[in-house]
Amino acid sequence: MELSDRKKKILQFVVDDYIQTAVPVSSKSITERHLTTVSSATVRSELSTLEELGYLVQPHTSAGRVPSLEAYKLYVNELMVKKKLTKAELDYIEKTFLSRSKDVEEILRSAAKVISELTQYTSVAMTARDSEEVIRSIKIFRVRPTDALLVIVTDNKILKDSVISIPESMTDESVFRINELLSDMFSDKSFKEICTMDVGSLSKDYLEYKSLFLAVVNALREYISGSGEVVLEGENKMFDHPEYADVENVKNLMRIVTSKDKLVELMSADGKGINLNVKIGSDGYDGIPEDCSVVTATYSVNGVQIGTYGVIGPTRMDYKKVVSVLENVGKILESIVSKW
Amino acid sequence: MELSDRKKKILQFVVDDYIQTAVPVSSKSITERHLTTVSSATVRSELSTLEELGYLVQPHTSAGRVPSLEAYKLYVNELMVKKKLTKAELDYIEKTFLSRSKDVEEILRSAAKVISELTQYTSVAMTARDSEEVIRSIKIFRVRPTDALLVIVTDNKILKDSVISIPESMTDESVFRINELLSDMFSDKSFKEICTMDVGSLSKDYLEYKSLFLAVVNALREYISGSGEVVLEGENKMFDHPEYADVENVKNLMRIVTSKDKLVELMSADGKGINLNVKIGSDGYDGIPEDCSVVTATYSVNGVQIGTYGVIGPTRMDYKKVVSVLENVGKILESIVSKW
DNA sequence: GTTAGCACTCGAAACACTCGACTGCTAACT
DNA sequence: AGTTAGCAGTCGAGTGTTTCGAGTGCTAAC
Repeated sequence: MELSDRKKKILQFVVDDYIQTAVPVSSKSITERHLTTVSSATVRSELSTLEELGYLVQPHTSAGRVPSLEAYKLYVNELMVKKKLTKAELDYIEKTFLSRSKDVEEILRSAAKVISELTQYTSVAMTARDSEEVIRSIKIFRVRPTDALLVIVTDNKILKDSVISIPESMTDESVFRINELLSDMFSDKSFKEICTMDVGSLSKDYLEYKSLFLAVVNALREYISGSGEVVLEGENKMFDHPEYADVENVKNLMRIVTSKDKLVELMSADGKGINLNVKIGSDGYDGIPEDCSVVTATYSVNGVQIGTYGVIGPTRMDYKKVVSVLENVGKILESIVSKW
Repeated sequence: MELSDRKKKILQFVVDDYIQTAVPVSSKSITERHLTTVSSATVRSELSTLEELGYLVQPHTSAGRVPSLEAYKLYVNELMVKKKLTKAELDYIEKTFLSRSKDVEEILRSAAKVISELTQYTSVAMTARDSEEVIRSIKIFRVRPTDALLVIVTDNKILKDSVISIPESMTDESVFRINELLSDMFSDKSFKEICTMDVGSLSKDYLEYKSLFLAVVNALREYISGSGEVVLEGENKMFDHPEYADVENVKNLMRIVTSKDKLVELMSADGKGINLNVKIGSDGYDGIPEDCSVVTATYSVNGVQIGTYGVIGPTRMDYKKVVSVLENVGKILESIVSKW
């Protein structure tokens, strides 16, 4: 059933006001603030039908109305008018990303910072581990007689976190030879392909260094099965919202926010390009409080996911603001990445 | 003034009980639980002199006694009887560290995990950045035509987080030559020496690659001026202690715990070997809540600080347990490090 | 369809009261 | 001297009562 224009307007007012004040919205306040042309009694009857339709909820008989999850969804999809960011805010974004850095992680860290600062919510940013990503260069560098650093370069990243043991007796020529073999074997292949590779059946050339190759493949597998870097910013912003005046709620949210796995699950989303995703009231995610929303944006280039960033907070979230900020951050990211 | 033996005993009982129950301790409960030989009236008069001496505080007239900061200090230094860890707990420590890893960071992460798990407090572990540390090997590895990875090996760590831009035109021979020069210049020098080095006056040999050398020195300086890796574990353990039933307190503690700088300041401590340090009631640290204690252990080998680990929590902390856990973790670390 | 008017509901805040867990004091006892 | 039983006094936590006002829903008139 389609709502009348006036009902939509009124619903929008309720959601707007409630987001702003965190207090149940009364018919009177609507006529005072927004709909000065009609009386509160009229609004009252509209409110009561909106309640019947499931968009509003009354905490108790003599209280104003509070939006239901349905209302928030409708609000995000149709009702809200996006707020343009102010000049100062745009400048702030620009400035933070200006410190040109090639490191994807550094950029995500900045994104998390900016988002949390501008929205006043806890923000999360994470690098994706896309198994489609293609290895451009792979090499080991001997850093100590018995250890080598495995460095993998893809289009977007430089991975350099695996230290592999090598025999002390190995000569530098052997290392050089191994690097040739590694290139032959792995260059221009995606992580996915490599993971499904059968390392058992190495050709004769490789056999000599079998254990080393196994170590490399294991490092790759470990990397792809892991879940990227996760950056949290503004954890304590949480406390400034009245829904978290109760420790129990803080506890619940913290439980999620401090668990990397939970976060990754929550932030996961599909889609290409800049892709906004709003999960209101946890939308059936397990172990996540009902009164909790997550808004994420996923950023991908050439079909490869670079990362995801977003905010996590109460259902009564300033979606207007959050969406605007995420969109603007997305634009900046696009312009940065396009320069690569 | 020296306290009588009985006063000490009674004070110990009060602190013990209060730590356990978080409820002001009454004279009656002491006679029931510990001092069955005397009457509550006797204990009462002792309590009241202990209060006069500043060791105990009464929240209100008709309440039991609560230890003062002074009492906690005395308790930690003289009164408490360290609790031996159970077999299960020792096994747990052993098991966690068993996954032999050469990476200092990985070890600190394990330490934080173990400590938080066993003490039920929020734990912190951080790697130190000791400017006395000596560079054993320093090299750049070309990972892309225009980028090189700077890898520095010290006795304890492999640093590999700086990517340095190089001219695309640079030949591999030049890179080789640069590595020779880097070795000549920086090997077996400490970070401190390098920071005070005057890069302006490079000898003729180096002049050709001046900008590159500057980049390297900057990377080193940036590293040493930064403040190590900080690992937090068990942030939500906080909520299980009754002092954090009030959001305001949680807020305060979180503000510290989420700020790397504040943490580093708090955890800082001097001393050699395994060095335990107990800060009760913040001991005058700025911006840190009165009712907050920090117990840290610093671990150094050959005069070089490896890192610091500890717990942060309410003044009413189970010091017995915490100290035992930190000591045991220290022992394990010692045995690991001694194998290097 | 709108509106004024009115009865009704219910939570929040203020207040009074009880209960019991403490203490401190005193006078007697060892 | 130190210890103890007994008792009056204090104060917070918990409970019940009352008031107040911000809301609503309903109805009859416009």
